[in-house]
Amino acid sequence: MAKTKFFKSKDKKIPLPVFFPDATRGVVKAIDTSDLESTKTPGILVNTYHLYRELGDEVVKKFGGIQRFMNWDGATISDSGGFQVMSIVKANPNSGSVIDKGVIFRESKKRKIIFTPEKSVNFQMNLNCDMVIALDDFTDPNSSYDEAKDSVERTIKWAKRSKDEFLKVCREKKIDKKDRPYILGVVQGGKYQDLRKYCIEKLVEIGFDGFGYGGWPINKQGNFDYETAETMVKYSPKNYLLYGLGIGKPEEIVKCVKLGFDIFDCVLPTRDARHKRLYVYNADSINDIDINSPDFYSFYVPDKEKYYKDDSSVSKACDCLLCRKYSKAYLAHLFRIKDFTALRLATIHNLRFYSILMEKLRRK
RNA sequence: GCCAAGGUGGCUGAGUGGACAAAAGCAUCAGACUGUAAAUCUGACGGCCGGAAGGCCUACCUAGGUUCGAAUCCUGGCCUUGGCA
Repeated sequence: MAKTKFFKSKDKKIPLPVFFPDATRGVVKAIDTSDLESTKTPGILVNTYHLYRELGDEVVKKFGGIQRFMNWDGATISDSGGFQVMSIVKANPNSGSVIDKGVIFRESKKRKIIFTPEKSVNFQMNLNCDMVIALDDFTDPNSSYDEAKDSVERTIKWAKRSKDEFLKVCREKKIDKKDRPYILGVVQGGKYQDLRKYCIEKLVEIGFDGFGYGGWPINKQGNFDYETAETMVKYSPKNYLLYGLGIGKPEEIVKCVKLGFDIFDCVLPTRDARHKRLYVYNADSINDIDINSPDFYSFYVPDKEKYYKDDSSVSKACDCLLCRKYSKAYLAHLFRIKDFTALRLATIHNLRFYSILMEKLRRK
């Protein structure tokens, strides 16, 4: 029986699955929200840690949340800052540390930020997004079993504190049950499937609206860890939203949707766009796209000598601003002269690629 | 015509007797990028052989010369730019 899940965003119901690009600092890099709308992107992910540092509570409160601040009509999810535990603290021990109380980000010798689960939830509630994510302790992909177990235990404790804080804020703000944002628990445990299962069970006891596939989904060989994705689906309650945090490549999203995942975010389409890698369907029209074929897309790198004079469009199976209006030659030129417009057009294109992908996945 | 400066790898441009197949930047080519410390990073970039260490060949306008050894010093030629006539 097909699931009839949707993503509730204020008064809207967005059909699943969805892909939300990352607007980490309150902007999808290189484009504004009008551009974003034009890509038919239904929502975005903003980041609690970065916005806490760089924007601050006061401004967020004044605007009543990030959505109004950005003047964005679509859905929003706020990430907890859990990823920064890995990307900043664990990648460079001088930049901070993880303790039971929370994460210490050492900004400089004089200044440090202590990020607790409570603080993360609190700030997220002020960001006023459609989904709050509990702060988690990222399992390092190279962790031993014991290290992974520690991160799972801490993730569970933090999840409980996050949930408690969430309920507390909801009570204080008198947010009606049906108007509450979703709260997502994050499942850690690395490659150890029994730890994943254990983590899920403990998080279910606490109670969430959905689970995030946390950690690094890529193994040492560079292959996607579908085994963990399957474990997530297998042990999660059926009514839970399943969110592939930071996932992923188009083919990975296709497979995860088939397994049962509903929500995705990833920097790949936007970062790749800025790094001159465009996603192009191997098809002559949007209708002809076959996402079940093994090579349904390829990469187009615009900044190549062979394209300097190419008057064709980047993709026939795309209706984005770039593909409708401009040639390969023009885009190559914009990249060569380092004009910002190149990044904008490429980002718009890649986001439309992803939104088409999700449209195709919804249809099946 | 005279005076001055100069001609270096696709381009800009260091190097002024051996550590030079020649810095650096650009361009080009290849690779990476997965809850964004990323409009970023890595590698190749005269030819041939080798997996590599390394080896061989051809190279700093051109023709000679000095020297054990020259992109670097000397002489002639060609060319470029600036100043003066």
